[in-house]
Amino acid sequence: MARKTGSHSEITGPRVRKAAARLFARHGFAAVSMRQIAGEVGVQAGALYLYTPDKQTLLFDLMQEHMQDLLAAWDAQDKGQGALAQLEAFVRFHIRFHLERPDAVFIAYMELRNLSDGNFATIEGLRKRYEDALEGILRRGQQAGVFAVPDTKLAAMALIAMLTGVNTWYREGGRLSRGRVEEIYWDMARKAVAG
Amino acid sequence: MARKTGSHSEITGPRVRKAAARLFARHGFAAVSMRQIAGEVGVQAGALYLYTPDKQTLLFDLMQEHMQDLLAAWDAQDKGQGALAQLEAFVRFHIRFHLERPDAVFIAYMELRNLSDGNFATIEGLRKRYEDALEGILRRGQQAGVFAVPDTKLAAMALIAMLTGVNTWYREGGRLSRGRVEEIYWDMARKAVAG
DNA sequence: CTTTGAAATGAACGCGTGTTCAGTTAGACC
DNA sequence: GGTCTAACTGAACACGCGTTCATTTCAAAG
Repeated sequence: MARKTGSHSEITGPRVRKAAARLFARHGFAAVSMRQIAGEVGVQAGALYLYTPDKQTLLFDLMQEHMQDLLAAWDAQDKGQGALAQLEAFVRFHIRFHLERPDAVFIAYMELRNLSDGNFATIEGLRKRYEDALEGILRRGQQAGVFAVPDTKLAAMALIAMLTGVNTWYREGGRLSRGRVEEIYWDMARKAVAG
Repeated sequence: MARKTGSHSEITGPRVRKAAARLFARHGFAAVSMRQIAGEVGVQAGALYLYTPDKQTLLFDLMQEHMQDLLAAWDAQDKGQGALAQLEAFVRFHIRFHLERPDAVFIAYMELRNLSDGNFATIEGLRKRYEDALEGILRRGQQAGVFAVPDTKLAAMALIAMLTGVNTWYREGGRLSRGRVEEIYWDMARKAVAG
């Protein structure tokens, strides 16, 4: 069996990444075998090596793609004017973006220790750029007298941890809609840094 | 070699748990082998089975011990009177307790997916009791008009995520002392739920 | 000094791992 | 319709895994 209609590699490649993401998120990188991923895709394990040089790179590519998507989406986001409006934009954006891709988020936060040193540094660099975006908002708001935070770096870390925490408990079709969750978290975030 | 002086099992047992905790936190449960743990202790792999029936139970025992320590320590904590004082007690207690045992915290948060169904339910039950403790404080404060949170359950989850996040960036001997970190987070937590 | 038994060894078990590669298949092109 | 080659198979490789167990060691008890 090979090449049924159109190029297969353009179909199988994404399917491999999707299956790997699902399984890594569910069971953890180390607990998932290449044979399991191949099984999910409907292919033999050897075929995976047409789409990734090795298992470690497969993980790294998933994480890098996620972080780059995150930064690109934030760059493209309407942010409004003034520190308060920008903080609101960040809070709502963060929750929305992260709730839309729970698997990728889970992997990006949990599997850092399974990266080689060089790959780890790359991912951490991307993460830092995102944290810096929030810290910039807080710092400018602080200087403008809109916020009152003793330490903008800590405040940024605290807010991101709080917002990302939504992913640990939110379930589709649960008690609260995404919009309502956004409202409630924005209320808390705004007050937490308020002057 | 056996029984050099005094009972060895009273020494080796804790050493096994400590080594397992260190390695599980560092590399993840699935990525650590029984032979690695044994190597850390200075013993052959087979000897580990004098102290645990299997690898899964070793993980579960570490997590259960951690959660029970957490609940017992909170029960024993001086909490003061009034919702505001109790929230402050919770915030400071949570940060202090979690910063003192980063390995156990990491394991308890990251390795839930490696537990069997029954063991998972047990740990989740303990975790819920802790979350309920905070939610109770928030609910009573809300009723007393001290706090203004739209949803006490969400507020509890948000605060816990924010506080636990300290463990991801705090490093001993860094820019800020533990006491200063407590101050800053208490400031944000207080304002986040303020009326 | 002998006996006892807890503590630990070390070899073995069957099995799954990531990865490689010669060989097979079948759609697309001339 | 014959050729080409991307896509995939399936077997093999060396190795590490969790776990078991007969055997050995040696401090303590009698």
